Amino acid sequence: MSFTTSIISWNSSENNRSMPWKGAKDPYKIWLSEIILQQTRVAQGLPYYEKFIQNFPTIFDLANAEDQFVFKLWEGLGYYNRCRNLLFTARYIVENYDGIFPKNYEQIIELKGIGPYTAAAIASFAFQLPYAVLDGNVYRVLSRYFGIETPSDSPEGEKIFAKLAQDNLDKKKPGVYNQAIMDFGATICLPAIPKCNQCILSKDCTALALGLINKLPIKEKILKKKTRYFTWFVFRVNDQIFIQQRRAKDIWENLYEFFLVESEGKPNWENKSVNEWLENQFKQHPKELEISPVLSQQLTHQKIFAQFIQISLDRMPVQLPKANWLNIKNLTHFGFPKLCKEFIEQNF
DNA sequence: AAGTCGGGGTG
DNA sequence: CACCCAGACTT
Repeated sequence: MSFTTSIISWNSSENNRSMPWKGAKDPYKIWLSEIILQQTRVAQGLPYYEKFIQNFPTIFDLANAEDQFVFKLWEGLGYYNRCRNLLFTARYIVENYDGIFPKNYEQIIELKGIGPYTAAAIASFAFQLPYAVLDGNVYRVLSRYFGIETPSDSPEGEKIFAKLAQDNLDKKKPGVYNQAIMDFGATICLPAIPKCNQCILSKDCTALALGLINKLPIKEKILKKKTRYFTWFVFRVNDQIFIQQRRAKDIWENLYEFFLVESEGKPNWENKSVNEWLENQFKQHPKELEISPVLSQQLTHQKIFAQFIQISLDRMPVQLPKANWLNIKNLTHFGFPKLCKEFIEQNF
């Protein structure tokens, strides 16, 4: 039995993975689910999908929404440029296609936030077009079954896997096949400990025969991690709090935060030095001052150490933009990085 | 072609 | 702790 036939067979006999958008024909819902699920586990993305569909049942609702509200709904999901591109593309489709999702692959992949994987997913799920998806699951399944030792994250590997994926696509039912191979990778051909003993493809699996299961797929890129030290000053004047939006090309772009000072070494803010710093910066002493313990967060490429310093002042420092002061009760309307979000939940 | 973008699950 | 997840964009 061919690989393709086996995957289809497994799907009809053993695959019982269910997802709310599975079998959906509305390209808007398929697109939304695919953007949310980029580099994100289904279980993690699911509640966000539900929230978005509830708040934005159609692409027009999303296009008409305020940025800040959409980012608030995305808060905690990570990779925030996905959210920015989602909004941009919703508005683009409303403007240029009367809100009707384009139906051919070339137009789909042209859209912001949609790359080869997402374009193939939309084209095959929504329009039954013969484009093979290539995601982390597919790389793993193909590399093991066919014994491909070329690194899947190299330019050469990407070409080999793209051709292999397309060659094995079931052109008559591309949507069903694409869904099936990803479900297979997510439930049977698992990354660390695959369920080879209950895999109906195991007798033809090259990696299993050669003892390469725990080596494939091969990845060559090495993850570089850097450590950063953030001190967030939570300035407060009566019930007004200072916040700012992150704009630089950096982590958490477009989210909000408190006044940030980043330092090279480990931050060590004693009361005295904060007082001096405030005096130098703003010619004011704090009325009250509270320093949090040093918190940390592990990101994919960065380790963040962070400390919050709450400072009550008599008046707003003229150096800080007046428009950035916000009533405390409106803090919940803005999307914050996880560290700030947790700080807010614990302190306000 | 290489770097960068989050947060959570898993072994 | 390291690795991975329905990847895409920037330089």
